[in-house]
Formats: sequence, structure tokens, C-alpha cells
Amino acid sequence: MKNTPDLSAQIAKSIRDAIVSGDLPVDERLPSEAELSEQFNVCRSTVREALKRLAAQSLIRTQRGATGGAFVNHLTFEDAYGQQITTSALLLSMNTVDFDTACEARFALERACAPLSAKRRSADHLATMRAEITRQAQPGLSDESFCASDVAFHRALVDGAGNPVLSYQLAGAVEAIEPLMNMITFTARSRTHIVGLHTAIADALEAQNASDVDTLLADLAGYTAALGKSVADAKKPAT
Amino acid sequence: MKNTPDLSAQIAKSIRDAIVSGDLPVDERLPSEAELSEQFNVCRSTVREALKRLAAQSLIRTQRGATGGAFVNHLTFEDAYGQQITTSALLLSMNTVDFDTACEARFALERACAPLSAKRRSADHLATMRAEITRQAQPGLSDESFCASDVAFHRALVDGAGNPVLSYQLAGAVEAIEPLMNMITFTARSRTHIVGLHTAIADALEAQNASDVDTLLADLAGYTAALGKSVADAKKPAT
DNA sequence: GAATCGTCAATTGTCTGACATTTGATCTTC
DNA sequence: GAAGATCAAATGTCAGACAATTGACGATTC
Repeated sequence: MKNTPDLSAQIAKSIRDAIVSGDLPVDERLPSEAELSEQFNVCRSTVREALKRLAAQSLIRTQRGATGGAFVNHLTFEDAYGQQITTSALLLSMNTVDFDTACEARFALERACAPLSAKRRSADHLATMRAEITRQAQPGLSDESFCASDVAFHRALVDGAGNPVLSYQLAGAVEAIEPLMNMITFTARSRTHIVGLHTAIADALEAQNASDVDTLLADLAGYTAALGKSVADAKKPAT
Repeated sequence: MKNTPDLSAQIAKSIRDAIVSGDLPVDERLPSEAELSEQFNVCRSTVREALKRLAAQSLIRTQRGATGGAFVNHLTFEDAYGQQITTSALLLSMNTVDFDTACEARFALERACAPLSAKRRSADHLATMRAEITRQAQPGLSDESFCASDVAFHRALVDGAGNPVLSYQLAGAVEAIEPLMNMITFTARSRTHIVGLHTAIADALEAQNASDVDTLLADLAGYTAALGKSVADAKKPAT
């Protein structure tokens, strides 16, 4: 039960700490692999494994050529979105988080940014939401496309809050649930109901009526949970 | 402007897709490095770099020895916390986000889970909060320790909601702000005020009074923002 | 003088082969 | 049957080489 991590993990941690602490500023060039291997007294391939670990976390980027090397990466929200969403999706799929819990979290977070969105939403956000509502009302739409459009609608709502941190945090919560939602078959009746709620939400946001938005989101949360429950019930009795 | 990613990145993506899609189930053993290098027609070190990338994302774990190898990792909430927090902290520290935005996001999310926490908080959560409040009232406490205790207090509040997805999502928002908060010097007067609000919040949670909790959190949010503003103002005029 | 082209050197990416280390499985011995 | 010795498979590390890329620098040409 030796608990000594690999050399490449130690080196990665050493460099990562330097980056996170701000010791290595953004766009700073790290020493070349050859220099690092001398500094840490290991061979180059070990250094490379450490660097690949950091690259996988978007902490550094590498560039070939004479003036190339490894540079401290400027972490963008886009970079972070991807990791956040895959991690969240994996967490949900691997941890048998039930539909109720995931939905509860999602709508709790969404209601948190609803007041801000009611205050700040731009015409652009409203237009996106209206467009998605129109798509959701089309009859031939597959369940997967309906869910994707649902996610896009809610993303627009969240983005309307104009707070990139909120958008980033909620990207995981909203998008990670898509696979779970895809397991639900949306009947024509349920789609109509959801589209109705979406329209009402868009109307309330346009009117900047925060309390109405909150009430409607609560309705939608309850309805979604009920849908999920009915699907679960339909599966259970088969045993 | 060749846009072909490295071989190790391609291989990592290939395996990652297989894991995320569920094609490789949890605890499944991957082929050995030698076998993978044959399958992908690359040398072993290239395969190893790919595996290290996946290990950095906690997607696989490796084990040495005869029955060892790379196994698809069961991603736990604990594992995800770490990545989430470092990523969020980096996003904030890279100056793309100002203190106001971060605080707004943090308290918006926190208020989202306050009603749930008021309903479900256990005696254990309350005890943790009381203990942190006691610590925060101690006179000799450093600013860093005060902030750390503040984070622990709010973590207990969030955990009280009893929803692991919420806890996971908010871990980033709450803990990532700690470095920013550490830049604030807390006077004795501001500490007293904050401890007072914390006590009132704990009282309201104990009484399961959700609306009071919400009001108090709003107060705390406003006060924290004001503190941050005063610090920023104190710095600006120096130029 | 300016633009174009070639060369060069530094750096990362990949390959090959070897050895060290770990660890469960298996065999041996009592 | 239990304890220890041995083995084999796998990852971890090392050493050295070559390929590929790319900016810098100089040479050539108009």
C-alpha cells in the first residue's frame, strides 16, 4: 500500500500549484521539456506525461517550433464549459442520481438566476427563446430534438442573467440532464403543456415580471418531475 | 495552420468517447498499453500520454502489477469537487470576472438552495454552522482563517439541502471565491456584523423559516458586495 | 530598399528498446 | 493446509534517436 504517486503526477502537481497560485502568470512560457527534465531530475518522457496531464485540464497549451513550448493557458469560459458538462454528465450517469434529485437541482439553480434574467435579458435572448418555442411546437420533432431545444431555451434564459459565472455553473446542471430527459417520451399533450409554460415564461421575462417567472418555473419543475415519475412508474411494474 | 491534433490527443478522445457514451462500463479494464499501441498503431509512449490525459480527468485509474492496468474510474462527487473548484478558481483569478459578478453568482445560487436547506437541514448541519460561527467570533483569527470558516459555514448550509448535485455545483461557486475574499481585510466591526447575520441565518434554518433565510442571505450578499466595493475604492485612488 | 526564398536552430511529437518496480498468481516445501 | 519462493504481466522510468514544425536570420534578387 505504497502511497507515493507517480513521478509524472508529482511533477504535474508541482507545476499546477505554481499556475493556480498565480506564480506562473498567464501566457508565461514554461521551461522546455529538456530543461524541466533536468530541473526535476527525470527523463523527458516523464516530464511529457506531466505536461499532458496539465494539457488535459486546459491549464497549458503547447506549440511546436523554434519559439514554441508550453504556455500557461488563459482559461476561457468556453474551455471550462466542456469539462464541466462532461464531468456533470458522467456524474449523473455513474452515480444513479435519480431523476427527482437532478431535476430539483436544475430548477433550483435556474430559479436562482430568473430574477436577474428578468431584469437584464436582452432582445436577443428573448428572440432565441421565442425561436426555440416555435421549434418545440413543430409536430414532427423527435424527442431528442425536443429535448435539445428545451436545453437551448433554458440556456438562453440563464444567459439572460448576464452573469458569465452563473452561465458557466448552470451549463453543467442544465445540459448534463439532457441524457436523462431523453429517456422520457413526450406525448403531444405534454409537449403542448410545456410549450405553453415556455411561452408564459418568455412573456413574463419580456414584461420583466420576476415573480411570475418564478411561479412559472416552479410549475414547470413540478410538471417535469411528474412526467419523470410517470415514466418511472411505467417501468417499475414490469418486474 | 495544420489543425490535426496530436496522436496522443486523438487516442485520448477516442477512449474518452467510449467511456462517456457508456461503451466502456465502469471498472472495465482497458487493454494493456502494449495492446493499445498495437490497436492504434503507435508506440507505447504515445499511448501512455493519452492515458495520462484521461487520468488527469479522473476518467481512468491505473494499477501496477500482474493483474493491473487501466480501469474506467467510478467518478465520485468527491473527485469532481476538486476539478470543479480548481477550474472555477482559475476562471475567477484570470481577471475575466470582477468581484461583483462572482458574489452575485454565489449568493444567487446559495439562495436557490436555502429553501430546501430550511426544510431538510439535519442537526448535524446546524451543529457545524454553530461551530463555525463560534470560530469566526474569536478575536485572534487571521483573515484567511476567517474566510475559510466562512466557506465551511456556507458549505454546511448548502449541504443541508440534501441534494448532492446542488452540493457539487455550488462547491465551485462558494469555494472558488475564497481567494477573492481573502483579499478583503475584515475589520472587527465587519466581522461582528457578519457573525450576527450568520447567527440569524442559523436560527432561521433551525426554525425552518425559509423566507427569513432568504432575506438574511440577501442582506449578507449586499453587505459583502459593499465590503468588496470599499476595498476596490480604497485601491483605485492610489493611482 | 524591400520582398522573397533558403537555411538553421530550437522545440515538441513520435519511435525504439531497455530496465525497474509492483503485484497477484502459482508453485514448492514442510 | 499454510508459509514462503518464484514467476509473469503490467505499469513506471530511463536513454537515445529521428521526424515535424516553425520562427529567426541571412542571402538573393528585383
